[in-house]
Amino acid sequence: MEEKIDDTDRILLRALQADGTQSLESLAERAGISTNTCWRRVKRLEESGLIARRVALIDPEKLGLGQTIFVAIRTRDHSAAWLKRFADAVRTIPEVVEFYRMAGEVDYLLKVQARSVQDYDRVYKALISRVDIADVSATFAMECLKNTTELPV
Amino acid sequence: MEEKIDDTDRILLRALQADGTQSLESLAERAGISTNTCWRRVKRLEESGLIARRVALIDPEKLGLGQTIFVAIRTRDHSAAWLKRFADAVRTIPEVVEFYRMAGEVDYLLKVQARSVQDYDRVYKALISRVDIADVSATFAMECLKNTTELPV
DNA sequence: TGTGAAATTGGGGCAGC
DNA sequence: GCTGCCCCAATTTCACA
Repeated sequence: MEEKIDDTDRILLRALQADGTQSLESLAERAGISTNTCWRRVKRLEESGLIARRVALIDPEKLGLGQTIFVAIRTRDHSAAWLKRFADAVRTIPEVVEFYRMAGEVDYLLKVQARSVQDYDRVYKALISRVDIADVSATFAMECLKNTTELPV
Repeated sequence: MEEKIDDTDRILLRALQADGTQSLESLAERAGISTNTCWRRVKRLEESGLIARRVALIDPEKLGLGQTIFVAIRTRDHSAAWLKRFADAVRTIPEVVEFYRMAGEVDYLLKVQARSVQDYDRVYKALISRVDIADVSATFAMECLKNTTELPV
């Protein structure tokens, strides 16, 4: 369900995904509208769900979770029941920050944030202990070159 | 560079990455400290960079960027100069939201948000027009089962 | 849409443990 | 050092024109 948004909304969205702490006043100024109109627009964007949430982003390095791992999973069982069990199990592992069902060779792709390569073993065990998987293969990131939550609007 | 954080900081971090709009008062109440102490702690977390930023998260679906693509890139050239050119070029493509140098078979992994499978072609062309790459292979996500910015603290 | 008033929040001084 | 209390200014929220 896409919403109809105009150029002013785009300005607001761009500004807010770059910095969510800006005051309504400075936002309004950027967009060339009054504070009040700005408030109403932002509220509408929030209510429509276009702005999904306002959050603080934590630096994974500084938290000691600097190791990013991509985990490719293959499965034999493709039933709906298995998928549900599997999805629920994986979703509850907090180190799994992204989780997709894929087209092609790999059935599922996970992005995991762990303390280290060794620490990933803990997450791996949590994974295979919860559900029966055919094939798991992990690839480790050596360096993060870009990681943004800003979408092109 | 990991910072030393205590249980109170953990409470604040958990709360703020779940919802960055909470007032200092409600935060303080959660953490069992005074508003002012809370303000000082949050400020410290921001200054140390542990809280990297406060942002609005936009729903990619509602923006019409619902197609997630993972792009695996192999290269022949592994020189530092080539890497710099390559990294700078890729970073400036706004549809590329994540970008890692990897260990193993694949040299680089990109996560791209596009309008559709067809629309990815536009990003692909932008990619290969900017820099010489040995091998590019894209995998398309069919379904997003989890995507969070919340790290386990 | 805009004006303006009411309520909430942020920022900081100061004293005490 | 870190914490709590209180005050003032800024901001947000919402009435009504």
